[in-house]
Parts: sequence; C-alpha cells; structure tokens
Amino acid sequence: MVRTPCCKAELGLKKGAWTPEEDQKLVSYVNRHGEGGWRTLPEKAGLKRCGKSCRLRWANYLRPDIKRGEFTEDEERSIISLHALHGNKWAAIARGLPGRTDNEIKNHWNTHIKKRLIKKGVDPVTHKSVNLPEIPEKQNVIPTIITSDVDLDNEKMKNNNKKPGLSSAKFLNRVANRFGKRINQSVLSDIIGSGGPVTTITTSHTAATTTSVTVNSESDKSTSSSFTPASSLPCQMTVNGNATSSPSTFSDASVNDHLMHCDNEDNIEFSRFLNDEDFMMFEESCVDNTEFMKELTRFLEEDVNDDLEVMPVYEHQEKFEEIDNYFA
DNA sequence: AAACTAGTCAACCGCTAGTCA
DNA sequence: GTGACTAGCGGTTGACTAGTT
Repeated sequence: MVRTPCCKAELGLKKGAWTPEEDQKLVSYVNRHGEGGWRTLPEKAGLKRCGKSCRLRWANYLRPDIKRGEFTEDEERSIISLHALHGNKWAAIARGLPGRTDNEIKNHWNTHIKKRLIKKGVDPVTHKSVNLPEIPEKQNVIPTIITSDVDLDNEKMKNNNKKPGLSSAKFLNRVANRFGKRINQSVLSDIIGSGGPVTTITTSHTAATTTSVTVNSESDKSTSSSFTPASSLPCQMTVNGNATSSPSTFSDASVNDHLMHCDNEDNIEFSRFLNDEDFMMFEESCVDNTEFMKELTRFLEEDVNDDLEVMPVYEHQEKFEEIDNYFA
C-alpha cells in the first residue's frame, strides 16, 4: 500500500502555529458542514493547510466541548488509574475523561504525572514501586499495581506495617470467588482501598439506579490497589464515611470463578481477573447494576462474621489459563 | 540585561486500521 | 483480493515561556 503524502509543503500548504483567522475559518466551516471529510475540507474552507492538520486543530483545540485549564486532582487520579489499565493508549484514556484530549493527557502525563511518580519511587510504565522486593514466582504472585498517590502512601504503609491474620486479601478472595466477573476492577479496588474487613454495610436505593455502599475499615490498610474508574454510571462507594469520587460500574453476567490472585500476605492484583477488553466491555455494556449491588450487599453483610476459608487464588493456575484462553 | 537552561504544549510525522470500489 | 483513500493513534519535535545564572 502506498501511503498518501499528507502535508505537501511544495503545494504551498502552511505549517506551524494556527492564526485566529485560520481558526475562525475552520470553526465556521465545521459548524456549517459538520466534522469529517478532512481531506477536502481545507480547500472548501479556504485554508492552506492539510486535512490532517485541520482535523488535529479541531480535535485538540477548537472543539466546543474541550475542557481547558488545569487538571483536577480527580482527573489526575483517573489518568493514573486508566494508565495502569491501558498503558500509553492515550485515546482510550481520553475516552474516560470527557472534555480532555488524548494529546493534552499525553502531555500532562509526560510533563507532570510521570515525573511525580518517578519522584515517589514508582515506575510510570509498570506502576509498580521500584522498592518492592522480588516475589517468589512459584506462587504466581503479581506485584501490586499502584495507580495513585494514595496508593503510594498505602504502599509505604504496607511495607512498613504488614500484618498477618485476616487480611483484606482474604476478604477480597471471598468477594472474587463469589462474584467473579460480575464485579469489575474498580469496585473491587475500591473495596480494597477501604483497607480491611467490612464491619457495616448500608445501602440506599433512592432511585432505581442509585446505590451506595459504606465500607468501614478498622484494621489494616495493607492493600493498595485504589482505582478511579472513568465511567459515570451511578454507583457510589463510600469509604470510612467519605464518599469517593469514583463512580463504579457493574456487569450482571453470572459467572462464578476463582480468578483472584494474592500471595500469603496482602498483595492482590486484578489485572488477571479482568483484562482490558473485558473491563471495557463492562464499561460499555453494564447499565443496570441495582440487582447486582443488592446481591453484593447481601453477600458482604453475610460475610462480616463469616470465617469461611477460601482457597488461595494461586492454587487456581488452571483457571487463570482457562480465562487467558477465553479472552485470547 | 543577556545568555543559558528547563519546562510546557501545540503541532507534526509516521504509521496502522478500517472502509470502499 | 487489491489498492486507494480516510481517520485516528502514539511518539516526537520545536517554538515559546519562565526561571536561573
């Protein structure tokens, strides 16, 4: 296939910064004729630019729904979380941040967030703490994914103050064993973020699609996979009485599998539990989560005093492989 | 005040995927 | 199946600005 040259300087096409006049021409043309047809747009709009340049200028700067200005703390948390999930897929990340462009997010990542993570001892590529010790391979342990500054603090706390006994890992094993793919990463991660066993659960169904879960943490803050999902579906998690800014979504597929993964301490990792495609599928498809939340709530309530032992997930290697094959 | 350096971000480049004839 | 074309993506560049010497 022969690639079509885009910006042919020899044709007198302009490059570099856009002038207000050019912007005006582009905006008025797109307003009249809509987006698309970028190849022919410059000529029709009276612009001496290549179509690609016009599309980029519109997409990154002139679009009316673009949010300008500083990134908020929540937005940054979302970026970190989504980056942990998608890697350098800036377009995918941008889809989770309405009003922000992939270019803007990419720039912000490279100039601010990345540096901050490095400064705090976190590898911005893997989101793992560079100080974490090597974990024995035979137990299939995957290091904790660090997705935010809060995680960093939790991670430090964990390393300095590990506690044996009934851990949040154990608790999450129960949730995962019970609900498997029905619950997405953000939900589980939010629960993990609460740091320990559930002591009280309250639910409110003020509207058919509104659910809130309160998770009070009393013991360890040992786990560290906080997650800020991008979806705006109406489920709010409340941790220690404080509503998080993280709306969470749920799938209602009924699968009961054993995909949680932890070591004999407190490390938990969900990336094998739900892969990217699966997570995105949930994001797109799940709309009605009320019934699922009710069921989760019942389960959590039952779980409070339930000492049921759950098989450690590293003993489910075959299940991991099954799932990998399924999503391959 | 001038020169230099570092940081920021808009824009560009090269590539791939999807669509259509 | 093939090639032309378009749209979109991620990496990189370079102009501009602010801070420092």
